[in-house]
Amino acid sequence: MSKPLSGRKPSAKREAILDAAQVVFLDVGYAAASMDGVAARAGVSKATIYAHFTSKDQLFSAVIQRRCERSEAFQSIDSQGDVRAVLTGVARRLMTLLLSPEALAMYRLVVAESLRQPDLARAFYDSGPAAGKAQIAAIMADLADRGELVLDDPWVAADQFIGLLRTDLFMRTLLGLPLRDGQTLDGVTVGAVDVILRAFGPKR
Amino acid sequence: MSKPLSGRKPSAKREAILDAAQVVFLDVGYAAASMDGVAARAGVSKATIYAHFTSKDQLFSAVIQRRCERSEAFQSIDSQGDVRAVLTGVARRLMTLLLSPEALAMYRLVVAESLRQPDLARAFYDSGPAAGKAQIAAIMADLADRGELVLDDPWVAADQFIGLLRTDLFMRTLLGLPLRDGQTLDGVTVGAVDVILRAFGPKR
DNA sequence: GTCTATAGCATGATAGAC
DNA sequence: GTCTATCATGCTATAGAC
Repeated sequence: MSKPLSGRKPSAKREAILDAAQVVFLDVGYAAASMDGVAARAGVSKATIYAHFTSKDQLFSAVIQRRCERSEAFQSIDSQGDVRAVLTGVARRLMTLLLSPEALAMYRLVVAESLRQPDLARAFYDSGPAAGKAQIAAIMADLADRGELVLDDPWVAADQFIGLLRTDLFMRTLLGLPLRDGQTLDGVTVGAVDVILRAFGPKR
Repeated sequence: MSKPLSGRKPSAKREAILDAAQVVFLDVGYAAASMDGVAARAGVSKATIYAHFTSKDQLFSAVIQRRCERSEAFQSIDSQGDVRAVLTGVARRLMTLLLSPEALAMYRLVVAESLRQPDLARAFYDSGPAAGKAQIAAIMADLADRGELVLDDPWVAADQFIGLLRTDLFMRTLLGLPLRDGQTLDGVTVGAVDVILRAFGPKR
C-alpha cells in the first residue's frame, strides 16, 4: 500500500501467489477466500505468502492494483467514420467490458470493500470508470469538433452515454439474475446511441 | 428463506435482533459483522439469536428481506403538471433515494453477496430497482398518453432515464470517493431531464 | 526465500441449566 | 425462550529448520 510495487520483483513465486489469489478472490469473494486456499492453488506454503505480503488485506489490495494497472480499456478506437457507427462501436466495447465475468467480479469485490479500503476504491475508480470515461469523452469531443455532435461538455455527455449503457441489463447480470426475454446487449446499445443522437445530434 | 416470515412473531427480542443486525451489517459489511457484535448490540445472548435464526446467512437474509418489504420507493408522485417539472421531481426523488447512506450500504452488501445468496439478490432487485423502474415507467407512460412525450416503450425509456441518473456522481459516492468540484445532484438531475426531453419531447 | 509445524485467537454454533 | 459456558473450526500470523 505504501510501497511502490513497480520495483524489480517478478519473483516467480510472488507472481504465482498473485495469480492464485486473483482467481480465488474473484471466484469466492473476499470474505470466503482463505489464505490456505490461495497457498494451495499457488503451490506454495502459507508462510511464503506472508513473506511477500503482510496480510490478507494487503494481498487483496495487491491483486486489485495489479489488475487495475493492466487494464487497457479500449485502446484502439478510431473516431473516424459515421457518427452512429463510431458511437455504436464504443458502446458495444464498453458493454462487452462491463458485462465480462472478470469485470463484474472485480466490481462486486471492490464495491463491497470500498469503505474498508479506500485506496483500493480509488485505484479501481481511476483505472476503471475514470479511464473509460476519459476515452469516451475524447471520442465525443472529436465528434463534436467535426460537427457531428453538439455538446456543451464532452465529459458530461460521456457520463450520460455510459449511464445509458449501465441499465437494467447490467444490474441483472451483476446480481446474477436471468435476463428478460428480448433483453439483449444489442438492444441496449442501439437504444443508447439513439438517445445520444437525438439529444446531441446536429439535425435540430 | 423457505418460511413466510409474515406469521405472528413480533417477539420483541426477535425484532431487537433484527434491528441490531441491520445496523451492524449495513455498517461493517457481511464478513466483518460478528454474531457477538449483533448479540451485544441487541442486548441478547448469542444463543438467543440462534434460537430465532439458524445461521448467520439466514439472519442476514432476514434483515435484507425485511428492509425490502418495508421499502416504499416513491409513493406519491403525481404526473400532472409541466413535463419538465414532473420529470425533475421524479429524478430528484430517485437521486435522493439512491444516494442515501442506507440505500448505498444495502447495495454494497447485496451486490457482494448476490452470487452466494441468489434469493437475496432477487428480493432486493424486485423491491428496489424493479419497483422503482415500474413506477417511473408508469409516470412516463402517463406523460406519453398526454402527448408530452413520444415513446416507443415506456419501460425502455424509464430504464434509460434511471441510467442517466446513475452516473459518475453515484459511482463516486458508492465508492466513498469525494465528489468533483461542481458535481452536484441538481446538475445531474437537470442534465438527465434535458436529455430525456430532447430525445423524447414532442417538439421534433 | 522457502518450507513444516504450530501458536493464538476470533468466530460460528451448541449443551444444558433455569 | 433465554441465559452462561463451552466446543470445534478455521483463520491470521509466526518460529525455526533448511
